[in-house]
Amino acid sequence: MSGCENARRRAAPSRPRRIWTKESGAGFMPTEQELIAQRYAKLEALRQAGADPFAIHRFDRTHTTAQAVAEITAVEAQTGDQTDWDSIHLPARLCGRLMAKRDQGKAIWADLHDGEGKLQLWVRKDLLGDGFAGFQDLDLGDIIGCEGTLFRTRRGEPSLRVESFVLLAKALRPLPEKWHGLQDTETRYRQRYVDLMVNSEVRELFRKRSRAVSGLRRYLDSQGFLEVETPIMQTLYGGAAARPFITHHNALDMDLYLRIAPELYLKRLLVGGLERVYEIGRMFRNEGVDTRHNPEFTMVEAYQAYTDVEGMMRLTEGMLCALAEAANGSLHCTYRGMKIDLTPPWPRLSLLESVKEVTGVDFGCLGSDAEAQEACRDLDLLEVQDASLAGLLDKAFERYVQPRLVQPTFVVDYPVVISPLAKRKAPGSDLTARFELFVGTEEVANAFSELNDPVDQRQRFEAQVAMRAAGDDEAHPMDEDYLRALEYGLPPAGGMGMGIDRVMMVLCDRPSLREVILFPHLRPEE
RNA sequence: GAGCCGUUAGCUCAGCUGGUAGAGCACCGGACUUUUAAUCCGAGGGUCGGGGGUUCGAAUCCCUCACGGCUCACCA
Repeated sequence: MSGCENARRRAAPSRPRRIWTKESGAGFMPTEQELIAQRYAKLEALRQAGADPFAIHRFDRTHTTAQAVAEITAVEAQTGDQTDWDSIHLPARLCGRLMAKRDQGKAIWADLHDGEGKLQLWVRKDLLGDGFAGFQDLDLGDIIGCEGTLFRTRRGEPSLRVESFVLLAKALRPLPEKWHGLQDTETRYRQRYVDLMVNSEVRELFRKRSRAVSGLRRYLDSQGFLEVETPIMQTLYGGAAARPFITHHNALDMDLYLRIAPELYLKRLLVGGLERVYEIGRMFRNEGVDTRHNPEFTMVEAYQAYTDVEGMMRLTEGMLCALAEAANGSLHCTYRGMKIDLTPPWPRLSLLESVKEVTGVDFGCLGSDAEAQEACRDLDLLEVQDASLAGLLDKAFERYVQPRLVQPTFVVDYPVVISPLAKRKAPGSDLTARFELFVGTEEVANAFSELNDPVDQRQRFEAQVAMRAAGDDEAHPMDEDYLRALEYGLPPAGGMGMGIDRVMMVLCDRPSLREVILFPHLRPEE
């Protein structure tokens, strides 16, 4: 079956349809199906002529567009102001996507885009001869390879004088408009390939993200950390307060959980003697989707033996600075109009003190949920569903303190009840040696001195199990193997986790997590 | 899960108190060998997100469903 027939079948029109031909002539205004059919017709003609683009396996280029521009500039640096391009022969073979065509009859100016940039093509009938008509038949979006000589035009545009070209892949669908590009948010996320194709700033953003993660790896490696991989499918989940996704293993006939955090596995590695480990990977949490939450997201977690939450502060500073330097080449950035300076060291702020300062409510003096509800009566926390002491504290902080945390700030002294894996500040204390990092009002990291007392840890798990029985489906399940590992001896250690997507949102000044995730989760079409 | 907003040509968008659909780009025909949002001449496309209702008449008003966006809830 030819592609052309395929396209027509998909069109499935309910009325007689016009089929494009060369003879359709003036007045032919195509619908999308007809635009596609036109291109299939061109493809079919090429196949008939023995020039099937999809039969080609490779194209050996000599230059990317960036290299071509660099070479032109280098020659000019040698020849001075009056570079005579007629007497210079700079052969080059380039390939990429045809993104613009300016037809002048016997010559065509065109723009060739590749992974690094673009180069203008000058296509002349007297140089191509019979091949010129073939170039005229190309559509925007077609992927081509070109051979010719490099030069710069009178207007100063680096260009390739094309001597021959070959179609390497036919674009069978029309591209979005050249000037406004693709704006529709939904289409941008659903068809990210089109978004990347036409919106250069989107390409740059994801390059930045890639550079940032590389920079983070380099930093952690340089600090003596070992990158490891732990199970994504787990028989028991833990390490965070969240509901998991459940999947099923057929051969073993058992349900498995997609991890909500790698924490408990990474600390098992500390028990085993790997003293500095980290993992960068995808986490899965079965919860709502909004501008700050995607069901799958990327997190880095790092664990270091023989240090504590203080050590994690220094490590976190180093990690975020490495990310920022790699992404932006700077420790300064702007997020939602806020100017942020990431230069360490960063200040600390007590959770309880900060809430007390802003709201006047001293949660440290409150003993019960009822007392907390009474104390919060004048605060704007009416819709909060979890009206427990911890829930109200959390919400009061989020609503009154967090919006003020523009510059990087370590919020410290989290209560034990919401920190089941963190070490107490001192024996018997209700506070833990923990911090959460806020930058640009966003929470981006969480860290603490790791609880290594198996007896205390068992009691904490039991408390979680009780909360679970009381209806909290985000509380930890009991993990006997983890407790067994602690019984072998976990050295005192610090551990931290940082949301890479959140960090990129801040570093790239994007209004939504979806903007920094290549394929954010969306409901299916139709 | 709730509230508000949105969905019109392939893309970007107009379309007023209801009178039967518009532009730019893209596409098609023609001219043009230094253009770069090329230009000029010509041609003129649509299930107005889907379904239902009100009306002589609906892109427009009402109901409903789908998808998206924002806010809240949930959540780190």
